[in-house]
Amino acid sequence: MNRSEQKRQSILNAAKQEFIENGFAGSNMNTVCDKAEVSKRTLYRHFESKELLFEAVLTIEQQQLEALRDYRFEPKVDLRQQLISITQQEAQRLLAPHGMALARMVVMEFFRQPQMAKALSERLYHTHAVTPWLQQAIAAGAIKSVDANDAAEIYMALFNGLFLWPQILQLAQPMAATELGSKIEVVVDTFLNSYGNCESTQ
Amino acid sequence: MNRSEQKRQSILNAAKQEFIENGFAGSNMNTVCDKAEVSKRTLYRHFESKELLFEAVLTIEQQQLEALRDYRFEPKVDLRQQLISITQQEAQRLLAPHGMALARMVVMEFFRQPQMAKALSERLYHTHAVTPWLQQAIAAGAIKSVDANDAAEIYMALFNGLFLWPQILQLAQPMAATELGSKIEVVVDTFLNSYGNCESTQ
DNA sequence: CTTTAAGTAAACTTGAGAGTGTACTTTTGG
DNA sequence: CCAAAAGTACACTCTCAAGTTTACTTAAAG
Repeated sequence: MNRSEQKRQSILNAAKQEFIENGFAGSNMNTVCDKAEVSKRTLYRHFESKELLFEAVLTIEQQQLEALRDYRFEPKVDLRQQLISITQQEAQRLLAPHGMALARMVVMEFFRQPQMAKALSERLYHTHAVTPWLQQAIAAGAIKSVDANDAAEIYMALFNGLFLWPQILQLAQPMAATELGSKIEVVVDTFLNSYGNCESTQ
Repeated sequence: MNRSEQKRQSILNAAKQEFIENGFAGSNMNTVCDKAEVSKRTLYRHFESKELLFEAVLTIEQQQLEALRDYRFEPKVDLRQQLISITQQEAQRLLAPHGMALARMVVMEFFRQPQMAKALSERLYHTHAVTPWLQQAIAAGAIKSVDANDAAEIYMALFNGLFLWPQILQLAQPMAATELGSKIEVVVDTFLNSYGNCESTQ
């Protein structure tokens, strides 16, 4: 079953590109076929509908992202440094080649078909990957003893408010490296000013 | 020209309702005609296309909102109380009958036609109505002397992260009054912990 | 009272694009 | 080798909704 699998991959790649460029509604199945060098009938044998193809693309993307996010609290490392490092990684993920385009695509689908994209997108961009780290930090006494989910909500509000939304909505220019660095510090320091325990690191 | 104006209003009302319920793409011009009790030809005499009708609806909405937001810093009133009051007003605006639906509609349009909705939405939800207030508060020494726009960005990140996005994306249930109150305090306190001058109000 | 701008109803055109049917060829596993 | 599973080409159907045409009626200003 080798050729079949190749075709399937080819379709998924073409579809990903097409969806990123044009969103769900704007994407054209004929174009996907052409890009994938596959006949329409073949595409529809692998994926029964545009909807299912889209879900398949998102699912794969989600799994790839998931594998990269596993933050562990290190009691011996400076708290602020750890959170800066996490924030840097998250920011890089977002600013990576297709990171923002993908994020935009996913958010769009919320508006189109909430029930469909919901589970996927929650995991993609709304699972608070920092939550486990925060739980450990709270247990270790490095972060004030609040609910880790509440703290994560604040951290994500700051992060998304400075990195995700301005870029997704294209209200802001692509960020320069120095600007990125200073915004990361703002996010981390604003968060730690309210939730950090005793370490004034400003 | 009285009947004509009545028809126009009727069309705008029907369109607003339709757009709120179904978004731009999902809205049907025939349905708008029916709701407005107007013939299709009449609708198209008033608004040359769906696009122009949509813009007209948004423009009117924007003008109505604009009139309500004019926050002034009062040196004699407690800083935290002022910011809580502002935050309450903004939250109420968002949670008002059609506030969220409208916000969703506007955000959607960013994805469809950035250049069109950009100016409108910036003013609707991304003009930082708090910026003038912050400028005055900084001048009065109540807020640390940072750039008012930077501070506004943080405040809005917190506000939108807790109120706008979870609701728009329908990740959260509609909020209970007590929850609303405590979230308002979280926003304000997190902000003031980093930007307030000397008034520890926790 | 009549002209003209506005409104009505309903059938119609149009375009786009998702998905299918059909007749054919290629791959591949037993 | 040879069935059957997979792929190809492409013309076709179906649907949906934006916008138009047509033949007509109504409102109102000079």
